[in-house]
Amino acid sequence: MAVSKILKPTESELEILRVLWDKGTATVREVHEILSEHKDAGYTTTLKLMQIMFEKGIVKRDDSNKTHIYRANITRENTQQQLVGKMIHSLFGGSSTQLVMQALGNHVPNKEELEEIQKLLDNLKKQ
Amino acid sequence: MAVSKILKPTESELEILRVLWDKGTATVREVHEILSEHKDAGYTTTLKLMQIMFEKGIVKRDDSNKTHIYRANITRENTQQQLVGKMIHSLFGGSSTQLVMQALGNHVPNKEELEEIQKLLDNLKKQ
DNA sequence: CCATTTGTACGATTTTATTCGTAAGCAATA
DNA sequence: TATTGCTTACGAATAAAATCGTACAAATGG
Repeated sequence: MAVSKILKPTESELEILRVLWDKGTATVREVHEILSEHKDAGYTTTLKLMQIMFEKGIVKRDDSNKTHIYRANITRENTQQQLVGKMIHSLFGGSSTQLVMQALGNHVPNKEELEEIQKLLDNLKKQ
Repeated sequence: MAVSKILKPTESELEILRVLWDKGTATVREVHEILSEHKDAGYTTTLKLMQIMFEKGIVKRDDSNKTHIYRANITRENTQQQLVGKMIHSLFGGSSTQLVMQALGNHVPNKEELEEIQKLLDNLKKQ
């Protein structure tokens, strides 16, 4: 089995991935439309980025038609896990608890969210 | 009052900051010794990085002696808050709860940690 | 007092990421 | 059919980050 190298998306690549994760599939134009609401870079910039991501294997594409259709080739969950893990290590001395405290202390969750966290916590306690 | 621009440390700068946060103060040599346990870059690379960080205002230094003594000029807490906030936004669609779930689900905390989190959670619930 | 070590300064190079300009193909349509 | 618009491809410019080599000053110690 081929060893899949760890693919750490750059900042810009992450922006594109977010769109792909949300929409499932998208063309360069669709991604670019959405990005350009908050960022200004030319169309070919987005195109080039997505081409590079394709070369890296971060995204797949269907190029059977003139307008190619892209989709993410790494999952949101995996990427989250990897980046969160990295942050825990590099910024919280390996303590996920510290990160949790920081995240919770910072932005106060609403009632439903608290319930959800409580449920998870209960599960963890049982083990 | 001078507006303090947001200082987002780079990856390498973060590594150096970690050492400074841990030790309080350190010379370039000390920082470099520690970094070189896990990374290999020359001494002057570390020096240059720390000089750049000084120019940016990320670190302070006492240069009254030949061997300069550095210390962080941004707090760990602030940096954590900023980077966690950014991650919540860019990777968890603004939901800190999602981040918490991810962090908790990933690495299982021990009993003491669970208690600590529970305590914080209880406090949040009361409000 | 001279050689060696240890330090800073700093320009230059290398590497990586981002941005853009231009060419060329294809399809719709005036 | 000629024009216009939308698409990909791709080289090149620019920007940002990281690395290193070299020069030179100060301290050390034989």
